[in-house]
Amino acid sequence: MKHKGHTNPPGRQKTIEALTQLMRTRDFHSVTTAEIAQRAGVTEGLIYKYFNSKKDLLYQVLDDLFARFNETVLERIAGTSSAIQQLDIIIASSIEYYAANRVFARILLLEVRNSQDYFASEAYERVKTYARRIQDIIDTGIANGEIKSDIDPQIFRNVILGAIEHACLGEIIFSRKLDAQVVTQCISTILFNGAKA
Amino acid sequence: MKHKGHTNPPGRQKTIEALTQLMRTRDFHSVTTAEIAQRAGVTEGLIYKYFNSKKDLLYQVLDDLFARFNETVLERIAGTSSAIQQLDIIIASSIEYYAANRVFARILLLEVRNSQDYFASEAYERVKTYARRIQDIIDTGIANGEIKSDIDPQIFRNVILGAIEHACLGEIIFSRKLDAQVVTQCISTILFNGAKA
DNA sequence: AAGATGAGTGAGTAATACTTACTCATCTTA
DNA sequence: TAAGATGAGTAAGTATTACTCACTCATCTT
Repeated sequence: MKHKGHTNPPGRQKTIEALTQLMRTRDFHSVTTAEIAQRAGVTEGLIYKYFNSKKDLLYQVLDDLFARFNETVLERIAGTSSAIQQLDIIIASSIEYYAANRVFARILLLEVRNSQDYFASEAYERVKTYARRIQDIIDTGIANGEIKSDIDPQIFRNVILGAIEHACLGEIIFSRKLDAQVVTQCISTILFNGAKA
Repeated sequence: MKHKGHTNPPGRQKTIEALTQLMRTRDFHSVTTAEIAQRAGVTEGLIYKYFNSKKDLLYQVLDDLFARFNETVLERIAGTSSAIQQLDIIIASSIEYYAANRVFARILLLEVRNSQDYFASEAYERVKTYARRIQDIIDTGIANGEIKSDIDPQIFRNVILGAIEHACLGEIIFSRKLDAQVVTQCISTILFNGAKA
């Protein structure tokens, strides 16, 4: 019988934990279901009681990790009312979070986007909600005159997210140290004040 | 016997063409080697004479496509000497090229980065050379006073590339129409003049 | 006591990336 | 011109791996 999702038995939790651990040093494709099961201390069959596929497991891992990320960011912007200050906090928080949680960053930026089923997953719904929230901040900023009115809010949101991602990408891929403060400062300057002298 | 790479027989070319065709509607993982062989009109065995693995085939497809992209961009910046104008052309060319060649965009942005061996491939070497060239332009721009001197050239390069990528990502993933001119204009404004009012 | 529900098992199977031993044709060179 | 090397292409494998299915065992419900 298939699992319905309204409980969280140890086998499910251990499986999620196992994949997360294995992906600290390996990419998703190279990790086998047999390894996941062994590391989790369960049988392969059980994995498929809780997850529809190996990919579905990955998406649920991301869902967990993104939920925590989202919470962290929301807490940090709660105090401020200025749109630009809020965006600044989002940039800083994202980079710090990527630097501290490499598995999260790799899954989100490198491992899921190649497959269409990701975009039908709950994890992606969460990401979309997060992105919408950023756009709301931009809308507010334009409305109250903080941000130029001729800028398209959706494109600006994508530029912010893309800038953050790509600025960390090399460090994430090659497991290099990432100086969050320097990168944050530089991105903020470019995006808000422009690079032109 | 293994192929050495100094010839380009029909079987090799047809294989590359077949994967390119198949990826117009499908993601890499869902395309099987059997399908590639069938579409190319060769046997599976032959594929492994010319390519070390299915992934290696993908990287060589990307190498071909990126070579053409690179040429297009270089031709278009050849006439101008201003750094900012050159960067502007790079932004516009990239977006136009992604819009017109979706398979190229999907491979480069979504399909290769999840695997470490990509970063040892010739395709990645090409991408690196291209990225270095962009950084050279930024260096020049800082040297002649066009670009703010307190901006880190490498981070600025990543911000430009990330902004371009993410601004097109939704359209690439969901095969939506992409208005290159509007997106280009908006990105340029943000990156060079800043979003702050 | 009977039955339902849900966690967990373990032995499968089908698919698929990759291998290997081979043929056939063309070119080289002694 | 015979001998041999080289390279394109084949066909029938194999090993791996994601996924399935029929089952047990324990706990809860009525």
